[in-house]
Amino acid sequence: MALMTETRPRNRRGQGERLREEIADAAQRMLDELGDDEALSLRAVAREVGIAATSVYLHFADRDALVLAVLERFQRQTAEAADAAEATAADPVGKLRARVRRVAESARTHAGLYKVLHESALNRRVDMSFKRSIADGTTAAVAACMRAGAIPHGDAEEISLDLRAAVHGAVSMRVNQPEAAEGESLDAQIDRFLHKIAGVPRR
Amino acid sequence: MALMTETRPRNRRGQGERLREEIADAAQRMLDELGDDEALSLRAVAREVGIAATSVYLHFADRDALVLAVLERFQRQTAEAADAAEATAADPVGKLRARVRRVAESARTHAGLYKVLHESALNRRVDMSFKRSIADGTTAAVAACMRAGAIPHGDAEEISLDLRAAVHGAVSMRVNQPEAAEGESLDAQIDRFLHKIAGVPRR
DNA sequence: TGTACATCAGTGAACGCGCGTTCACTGATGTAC
DNA sequence: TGTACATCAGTGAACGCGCGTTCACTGATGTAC
Repeated sequence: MALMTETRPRNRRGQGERLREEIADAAQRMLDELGDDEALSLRAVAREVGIAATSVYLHFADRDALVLAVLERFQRQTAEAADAAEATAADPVGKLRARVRRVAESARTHAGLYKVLHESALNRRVDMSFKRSIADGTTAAVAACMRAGAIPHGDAEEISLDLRAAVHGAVSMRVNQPEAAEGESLDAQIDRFLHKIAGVPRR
Repeated sequence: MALMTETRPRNRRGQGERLREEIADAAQRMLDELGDDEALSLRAVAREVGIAATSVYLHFADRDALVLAVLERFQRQTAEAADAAEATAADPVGKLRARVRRVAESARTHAGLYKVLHESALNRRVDMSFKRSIADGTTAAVAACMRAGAIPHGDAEEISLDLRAAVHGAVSMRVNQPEAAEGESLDAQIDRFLHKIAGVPRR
């Protein structure tokens, strides 16, 4: 990393909120790389942005608040991507598949953020109920398939839970110990889960 | 925690290895509680045991070596428990179910160790191939069911991978965000996976 | 039986480090009169 | 058009902390002669 000799221009009056975004951007990149919220230091984020460590406090109450803001952003981005993916498919089964695949892809592309969001000690410490929306989206997509008669009727909540657990496990294995599932396509595994757990017909 | 005023008696000549066990025991308990290898400090372990921090170096090269020794022990204990559970069942399906349930139970009972073993950054850094034995045990149990004609023939490796991914996901969800699967029985979910993924007949 | 000595099982002080957070501050810029 | 002043967007020094690791050491105990 280069020495921080360059002086960062101070934001104009009224533009102070821009720094907030810069800090969050840097923190998100670093958290994704680290995959561990404890390992992210406020001072390192400040160094990356090129500001004094204390300046972070202008926008975030403490380190936890910064991490939480980043996770909420990532969660929102993933949820939006899932909605967008769902919209490109025509039938309910296609929508369900597109949604599940898209969420899994987001997890693999941003393995570190995924880990912090779902596997970090933050889950014990702070409220992360904003995570619900993705689960709800999957449940709704499963229910829609049932309504359309595309998959057997059943308990949509239960099917959704099983499906999410299975996909989460598949993603987690690849994220944490890539050698354990080497050469196995994630999309193919997801398709098997959709077939066996939800009753989606084989393609 | 009480002040460490009591003087721990030094081991007799030739019994120096006892301290190694004491250190590993304390580290295992603490790691299980913390669920994060980075959070375990060598100095805290020494405090818990009642020795000088430097004494840990008599038995472990560094912090990583200590953590790794603990994980290998936990892994061995789990594998042995799985074998023992399997031995109590008579038929191949009972053996498979007993094995999978026992591994999941070990994970829930020792959530912290499970997290460190499967979800920590150590996986990127050091060789933890000793984890293979549990996966191999499951695959063997699936293959045995197929040979006995108790479940449909198929790719035992693939079925085992899917089953392990799904169970890992179910355990991980409960360990990391208990509220997400509240009230749902893990054993019941495992039974559903055995049925839907491996083709085990409903009980 | 006595004693010198090697070995074993630890200890305690010290190192340099990066961390989160608090505090009093600075200097540019917009605005009211 | 000029100027006093409030506000905004940050800064820099300092705090106390716990950490991993190194180093030279100590004191009890078993053993060879």
